[in-house]
Amino acid sequence: MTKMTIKDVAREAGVSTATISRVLNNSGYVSHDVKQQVLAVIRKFNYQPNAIARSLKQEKSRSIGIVLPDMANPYFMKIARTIQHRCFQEGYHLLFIDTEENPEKESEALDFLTEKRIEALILAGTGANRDQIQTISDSGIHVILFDRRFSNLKLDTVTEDNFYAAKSAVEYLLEKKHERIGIIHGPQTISTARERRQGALIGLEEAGISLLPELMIEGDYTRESGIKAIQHFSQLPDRPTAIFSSNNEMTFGIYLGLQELGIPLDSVEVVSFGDLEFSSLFQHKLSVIMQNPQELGETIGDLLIRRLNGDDDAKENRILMPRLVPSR
Amino acid sequence: MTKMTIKDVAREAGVSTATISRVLNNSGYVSHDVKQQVLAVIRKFNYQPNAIARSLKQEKSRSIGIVLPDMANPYFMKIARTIQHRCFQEGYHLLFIDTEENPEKESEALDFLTEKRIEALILAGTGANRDQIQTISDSGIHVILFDRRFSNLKLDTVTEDNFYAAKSAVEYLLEKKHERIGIIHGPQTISTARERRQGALIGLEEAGISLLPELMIEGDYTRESGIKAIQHFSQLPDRPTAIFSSNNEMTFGIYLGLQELGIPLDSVEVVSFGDLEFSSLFQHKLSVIMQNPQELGETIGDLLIRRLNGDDDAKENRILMPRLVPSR
DNA sequence: TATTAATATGATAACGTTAACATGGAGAAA
DNA sequence: TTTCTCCATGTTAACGTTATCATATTAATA
Repeated sequence: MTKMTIKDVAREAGVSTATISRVLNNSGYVSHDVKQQVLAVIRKFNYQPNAIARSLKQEKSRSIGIVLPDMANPYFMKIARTIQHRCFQEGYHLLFIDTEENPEKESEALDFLTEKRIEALILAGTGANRDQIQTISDSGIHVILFDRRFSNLKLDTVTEDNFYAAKSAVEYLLEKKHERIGIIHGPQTISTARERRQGALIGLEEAGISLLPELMIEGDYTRESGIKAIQHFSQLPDRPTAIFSSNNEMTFGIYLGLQELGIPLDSVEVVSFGDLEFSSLFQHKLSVIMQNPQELGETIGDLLIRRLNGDDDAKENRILMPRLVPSR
Repeated sequence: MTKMTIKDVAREAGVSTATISRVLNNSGYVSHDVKQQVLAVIRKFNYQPNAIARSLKQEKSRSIGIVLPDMANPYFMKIARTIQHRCFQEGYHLLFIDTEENPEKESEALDFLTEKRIEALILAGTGANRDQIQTISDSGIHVILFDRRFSNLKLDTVTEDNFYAAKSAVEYLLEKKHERIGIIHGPQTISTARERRQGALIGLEEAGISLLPELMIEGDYTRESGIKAIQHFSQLPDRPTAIFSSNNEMTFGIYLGLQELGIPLDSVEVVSFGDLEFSSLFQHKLSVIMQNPQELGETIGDLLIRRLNGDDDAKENRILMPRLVPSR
């Protein structure tokens, strides 16, 4: 059952395709009677204009690419959801691609999307493909980086202040008289992970505490790396009494590791980036740095729509502030 | 900086657009030399064919709509992620729409997507818009319902066995000698919620236990409704010793409610549908019915690709089996 | 040698819209 | 009456591809 076209509607209504188009787009002049007649035909045959043809003619795809490292990560998806609502409202649709943190896949994804002639690209990148992304921006596609950014790249970015939040986290632990603070940070290819690590280090430094190498471990944002970190810490002659963890999956790993080792979960005080969905049910001393995906999404949405509507002002660099929620 | 077209490439390479097209699609005959020459020009100018024009000409959008009630729900997104990987691999892209469980928004979304000429629709529906969905299927768009289904609709569906899982959950509690079992189920417009409720009831019935009305409460899959349910149960002269909860958010609410009321979390045994991300850290008696989003996604992906490749066999009805993970 | 088949290319007409231009009538202003 | 707008419509050429058809060259076969 092949779809009806504007020509079929025109024939049925006894007018030209131009008139149908005018009715569809509320443009130009159409007499009341003809308009009603056309609308009747459209309803009768349930005609739907072909958005692809329209896109081709208008040279506007009304589509937006969104590329992120993990589509099942609630943090990213809360951001994406907010953006999606906004875009749908404005008549745009989103093409999602999950890169699984894989730079090659990301690069392929970008090619794929530019072939689809996306009008904007919203990206939480792997950290690679710098040039490709700059080229996309130069070619006139609006690019908004979120969560993660590139230094020295003239692009709109919307991020959270990872440095400051991490620094505060460490200061919070210091205030609580912890002196041996373990740090488990993320892959240093990712800008957020770098900033968090840096914030934690500066926090210690400003307090006059020199970091011991054995107290700092690099993980890869997975549970397993959290488990490994805690195994390492537990073997030290002088264990840390507190841990700063750069992401929630690793924090989960920390607790799993403690459980495995038979160490009480509240024997160590933890501050972690990222919401742990059900953490308020935990019995132990966990503070979290609550990020704000909703606000991030709204900020991106606003900026995006502005750009799509032709705002050509200087690139913007929005930085939102996460907040620390202390353990009860 | 406007994009290069196939004509520009043809001019640069000194051949016709037809030849460029043949090179791009590896179709027809092209001599080795000309092919190399064309590829050189393509690389030199970084030419990318316009997928919109191609879609129009071929009458194939290569796009697939996916509509679900909550884009931040990890269950749905694990399914969606798996589908996305598969689609990307096959050269299709996904248009996501989040309906927020709102039937009108769903209906709009469906119109929006059919205008975009999606080749397939993957839907976890609100339960409304029956006719519209059937019409879409009749018009030749492949429709796959997942998680939730319609009865008496000839459509492909991929779901989990909610009835059986709920029944087993209740049987599990009965085995543990619970006799007063509270039930908190979801909105009865949603097929899964109906099936879960029904399964629980039959479980009780087969054990010869007559359900007391005050032990059954309808929630709306939110935390708040879990809290309300526990407030209600706690006021009963004879409190339930166990609870069957139809979804994880409500289960979370149950525990929040207990906490608020100062009742120990392990004073009641709970079986809940849906993974609670960090539940293995809980100290209390919670069993979960683990669903299998990954497998669901793969099943949908396979079916989808088969349909897109022209498999026109009878509609299928795949039902996967969740498994009960007892509390430790 | 003549015929056929395989290879290599080009010209062109779609695909379904919409924007630009053209046309014509009705009423208002000169 | 003539001229000028405002309406209301139609005609047509794009938008960037690809599929079909036509044509030309070369190689293989009879």
